[in-house]
Amino acid sequence: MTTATPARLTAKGAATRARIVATAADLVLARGVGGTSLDDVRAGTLTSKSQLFHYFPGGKSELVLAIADLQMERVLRAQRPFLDTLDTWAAWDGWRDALVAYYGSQPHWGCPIGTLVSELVGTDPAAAAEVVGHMDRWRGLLRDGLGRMRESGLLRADADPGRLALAVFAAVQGGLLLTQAMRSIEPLTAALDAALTALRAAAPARHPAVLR
Amino acid sequence: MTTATPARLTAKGAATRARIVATAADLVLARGVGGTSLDDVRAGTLTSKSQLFHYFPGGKSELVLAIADLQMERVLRAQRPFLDTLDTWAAWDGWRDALVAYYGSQPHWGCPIGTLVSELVGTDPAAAAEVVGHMDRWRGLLRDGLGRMRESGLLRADADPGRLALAVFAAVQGGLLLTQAMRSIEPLTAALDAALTALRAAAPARHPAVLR
DNA sequence: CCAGTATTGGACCCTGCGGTCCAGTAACAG
DNA sequence: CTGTTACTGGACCGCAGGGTCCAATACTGG
Repeated sequence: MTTATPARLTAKGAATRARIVATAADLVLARGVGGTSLDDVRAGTLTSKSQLFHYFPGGKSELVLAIADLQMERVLRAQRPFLDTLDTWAAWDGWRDALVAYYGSQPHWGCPIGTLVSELVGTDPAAAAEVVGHMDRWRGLLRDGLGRMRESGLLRADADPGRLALAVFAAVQGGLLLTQAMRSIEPLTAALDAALTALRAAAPARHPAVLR
Repeated sequence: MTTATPARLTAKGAATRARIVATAADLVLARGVGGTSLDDVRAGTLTSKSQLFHYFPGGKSELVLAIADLQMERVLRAQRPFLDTLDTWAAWDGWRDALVAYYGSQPHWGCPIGTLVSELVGTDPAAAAEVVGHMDRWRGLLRDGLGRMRESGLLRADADPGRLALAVFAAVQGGLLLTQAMRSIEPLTAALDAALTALRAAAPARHPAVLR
């Protein structure tokens, strides 16, 4: 549903399309959807208006959706391989570091995914719903890891993986929001460390050694 | 700097101005800055274009700033009296409940303050900076409470109030972001509970009783 | 009552921007 | 070689929306 552009694409066309999405992503991620005009995109990609609508017949909405897809792919990739195997505390630590390393290396501070959704909610609810779906996928991976940890005894039986994942995910999003606002990576690291501390508090007592 | 409207206001004028801000706040908080036109505000307040610019010579920017001021005042008020006396665990619990109660009772899900800043960052950096200043004030109150708790021994001497406050604040903002996206209060409660769990992990060991 | 100022209403302007159209060019299939 | 389809350039359109102006009306202080 996200790539229903023209029926057939030649190699050249695909390249142009990719170039548009990549450049547009940089612009939108830095300046927001409302702060980026199609003319900006046109200028940044050395293309013409007709090409934009050739590759994205749905107009700006479709382009924004493609950007969201791309960005989500990037973010998930940056968290691998840890993201799929959050079964141990070591994996969570690695995941934390990967996330910090990724966002610390980004030119534009902050998390355009969370930012994007908050902007779209009041503007383009359909697109917002799609992006929320992506975020649910992300959050689901955290929850799955926590579920497996409960199975294996690394979390207490009364721990609620869904709720814990929600809290960790909120910490990530909030940390990124503040990272963007304050132009510093520290909010993200502080939020992540606190979230992981909270996770460890859901580990069984009597076995502090297992926390490392 | 935030209320440099006309020099003198009659009672009637002040009332009109207040009505404009209040109604505009509802619109902007629900639909975002970009999703709210001055014409929407005009229609919603039964006023005219000239009145908008009479009371907010700076145009939309100034209006948005006034809205941010109002909303920040509301949010801070909802957290009192706990917010100023976060010296005990009981106060933190009360604070948490007050926050949940406030946002749970709002018609529009989510936290327009964090949302606002993320939208403004790419559109109106000056306004964004002002709102960030407000958020710093808020965060500062959390930090101050934690500082006093460290003084009084409720937190370990090696705890970092600034960093902990940052983490809690990030949890609040992230929880609210997800609350808006998912149309549920649960992300906020989960994030807050985890944040408070992390705080308690910074309490001195050997005295678990003091946690209650 | 009178000047002066605050408060309104609403017509108007103009830029920016999303979106359309068409005509010209390149590339592929047969 | 030729028809067809993808690709590209750019002029153009319509309108939404921020912002200006002016003239009419209320209100205030003296």
